[in-house]
Formats: sequence, structure tokens, C-alpha cells
Amino acid sequence: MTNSDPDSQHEIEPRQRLLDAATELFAERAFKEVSIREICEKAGGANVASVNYYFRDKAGLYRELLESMLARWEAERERHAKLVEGKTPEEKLYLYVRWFIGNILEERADERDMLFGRILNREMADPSPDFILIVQKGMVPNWMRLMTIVAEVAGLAEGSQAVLLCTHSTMGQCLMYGSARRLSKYFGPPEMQFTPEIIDGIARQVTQFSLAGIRAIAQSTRELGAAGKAGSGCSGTPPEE
Amino acid sequence: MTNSDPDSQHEIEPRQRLLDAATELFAERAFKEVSIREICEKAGGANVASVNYYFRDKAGLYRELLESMLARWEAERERHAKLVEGKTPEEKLYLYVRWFIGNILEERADERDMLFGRILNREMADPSPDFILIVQKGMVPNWMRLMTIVAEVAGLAEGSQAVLLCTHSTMGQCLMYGSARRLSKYFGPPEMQFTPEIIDGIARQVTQFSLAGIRAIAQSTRELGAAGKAGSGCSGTPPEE
DNA sequence: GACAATCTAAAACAGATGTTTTATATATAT
DNA sequence: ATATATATAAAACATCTGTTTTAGATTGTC
Repeated sequence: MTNSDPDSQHEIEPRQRLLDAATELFAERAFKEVSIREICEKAGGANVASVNYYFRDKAGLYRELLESMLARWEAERERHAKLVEGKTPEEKLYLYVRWFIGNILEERADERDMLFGRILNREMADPSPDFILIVQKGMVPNWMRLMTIVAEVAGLAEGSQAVLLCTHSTMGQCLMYGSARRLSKYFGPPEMQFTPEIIDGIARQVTQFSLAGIRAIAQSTRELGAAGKAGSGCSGTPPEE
Repeated sequence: MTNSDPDSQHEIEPRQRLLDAATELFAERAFKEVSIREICEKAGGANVASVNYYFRDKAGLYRELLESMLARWEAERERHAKLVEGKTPEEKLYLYVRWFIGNILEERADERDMLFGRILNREMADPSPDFILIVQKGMVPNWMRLMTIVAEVAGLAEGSQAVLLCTHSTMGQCLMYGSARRLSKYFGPPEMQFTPEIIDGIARQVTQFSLAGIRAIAQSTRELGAAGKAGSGCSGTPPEE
């Protein structure tokens, strides 16, 4: 901590520099796609052996990076959950969707801390050996939070099949727009920008779409539930309305 | 074509054997993750140099495999489009969703031709150098077909922003359940089976959810359209209902 | 100042990958 | 039958990967 240089740019601990460089790279590309040499170069020309020195091996670096990232995300998730308390279920749904999509899409050039959404999204596409960790500490709690909100909107029990499927459908839309960033260079206009306003619009669309979807499923579930059948199979009626 | 051996298993042209083996492997793992040596071994112990002999290089093999696959899929897409003609928009939506999800999830042990859905889904997660080809000849026409159906359901013009976004939302759900296969080994019960009945249920759920979503968006779009504002930004109202 | 622990640097290593070369069969045509 | 094109096989090659080794520098402490 004897770091008081004016031009401190180059004076941060190399260990941290490696972690920072790796975080940015792993947010864009999969574990296997990023080489140690590339990380070291991005970390200001560190030696290739330094990763092994500080983190034992490449997997150790990734693991440590993941764990601090997951911890920070847990805090951020709880912060946002608190922030949403007391709102109506509909508002909660919008705020959740906006928050989640924002975590994947939003450009935060300055905050390197805020890349967990990207890493999570990328891991969904192309899982690393540590994917189980990410599922347990990252995806599942996140999914549960959405499920709670969906259950509120639907007015159904949190564990019910209908709520589970509605959660999947809502999450699916979020992840779809999440992938849009990775894929935008192939699809749409080149250099597409995801400004906060664009993301607002996407979140509103997804929310409105999902609200209607959830209510429709909830209603038909209640109608079916009024008869004898419990939630064994899949809810939903064939296409004839 | 002098191939009339009784035990023909081993007597197919090695070129085709390589294509077949590669197809199965690339349906599960990305281009970079599958090695030439692995393909050759699966193709009944072909020589490692045979890929370069027949296809110039690994990329050539993949390319050829992709092109025949895309051609077959185009045929299959048109077949299904014909099959759906004359149905109601709601039925069309269900049949499309069922068809598309089925192409990704369904187990077709015998038909190696029918793996394009998997390859497409995998490419979405982890694009190869030929991804642009897949987008143009595979994804876009497929997306357009869904968009046409969504426009019918919504009763809106095919090019409108609302229809575009609803198409994304519907497609997002399909792709989400598509990923479920790749990710099921981490998430749910081990060795989860996607039987036709399960897929039916998923497709019904997605259809019902999307129908309600599309109608909600369509209605609020029409209401907004009744005022002066044309479809510039994003449709959808803030969460207060 | 000397010693030890810590850190950095360069090179070497082992494994895997795609590709090329070389050699040798096998068929086909003249 | 001989020559030419085609097909197979094994080995060698070049490159990239993560890792280890070896040596050298830096730092802190007695």
C-alpha cells in the first residue's frame, strides 16, 4: 500500500492488473479462447509466468476473478432487491428486467466492477469448467428473484409449474437481448450502440410482453385448477383460443 | 458407385463418412472445439490428412457441411410453411414454435440430416468464422417466417417496430428452451429427456405466453398510433398499468 | 552490509492442433 | 504393359497453448 505515485497508472500491483485485464477479456470471450499471453500483454506487458506465480494456473486466475465478481454481484442484487421493496408487482417486474438487461448490455466504460452480467451471459453461451459455480451462486439466485416477482404478478404459488415456465419465458427474452450485443456485429447496423434509452425501450417492451403472457397463463391455470387436475404436466391450452 | 457390398457399413465413401462424423460432432461442440483427429477417428479411423485431401482444410469441411445442411433446411422450412398454409394465425404460431423448438431439442437418433437446428443453436451461442453465412441463409429466413406470423397475429404491418420486437421476444423464448438442452447437465435433473410430449408442452406454453404478449403490444401500439406519433422509438408503456 | 524472502524475466518444455510432405498403393486410360 | 491420375498412410512440420525451470533482480529485515 505504499502507492502514492502521481502517474499511478502503471504502479498498481501487477496481481491486480492481471485480474483487471483478465476480467475485461473474459467478459468478451470464453475461458479457452483467451490465452495467458494475451492477458499478460493487456496487463501492461507482464511476464507469461506471472499468472502461474500469482494464481497457480490459468484456472486459478479465472476462479478468483469469478468469486470476487459473484460476491460483488450478490451485493448488487440485494441492493437492487431492497430498492424495489414496496413497489407494485408490475413495477418490480419492469425494474428487474431493466436492471438485468442493463447489466448485460449497458456500456460502463469506467466501472470494471460491473462486468459480471457480461461474464454470466457469456458463460450461458459457452460454459467454462467453473460453470456450476456460476449457476449456483449467480444464475439460481437471480432466477429465484425473478420467479418471486413473476409469482406475485401471477398471483400463484412460487413453486408452481406455471410460474416456473413464465419465469423461463421472461428470462428467455432478457437473455435474447443479452446475446444481441455479442451478435450485433453480424446482424444489424454495424457499431450498434446500446444507449440507456434504447435499453429502457427494450425493457419496457419485454415487461409489457411478459406481463400479458404471465396473466394469460395465470388465468388459464386458475381455470384449470378450478377443475380437479393439479399441476402435473404443462399448463397452457392448444392454439385454438 | 460400385458399392454393393452386403456389410456396407464400412464401405461408404470415406468422404461422406467424414462429413457424417463431423456433422454429429459439430452439432454438439463449436468449430474450434472439435479436432480433425477426432473427426477422423469417429469416421472409422480415417487418416488425419484425409480432411485436407478432400476438403482442402478443416474450414472447407465445415463449410461444405454447412452448405448442404442449410440447403436441406431451406427445403424443410418451405415444406413446413406449405403445411401451415390456410391455418389460423394462432395455429400457425403454435406450429412454428413447435417445429422450431423441435428442431433444436428433439432426439432423432436415426436421422443425421436433421441436425441443422442444433448446429444453428450452437452457432448462436458460439459463432464460427462462417456465422455470417448461417445468419443470412439460416437465421434471417427463419426469423422472417416468424415475423410474418407474428404480424398476422398482431394485425400489424410486417415491418413495424412492434412486430419486430414481438418477434424477438417470441424467438427469445424458443432459443432459451433450445439452450436448455446444452445446459441441462448443469441445471436440472441429470439425463433430462426431451420427449415429444415434453416439447409439446413447452411449445404450448411459449405459444400461449407469446399470443397474449403480442396482442397486448399490438393493442397499445394501435392506441398510440391513433394519436399522431408514428413508430419511431420503442413501443410499450411504463410499468404503471 | 548480508541474508532471506519476494518478485520479475527469459527461456525451455510438453502437449495439442492444423497442415504439409513423402512414400506407397490402387485404379484408369492409352 | 506402362503411364497417369487418384487414393491412402505415416511421419514430419510449424504454431499455439499452459506450464515449469532457471536465473536474475528487488525488497525487507536482522
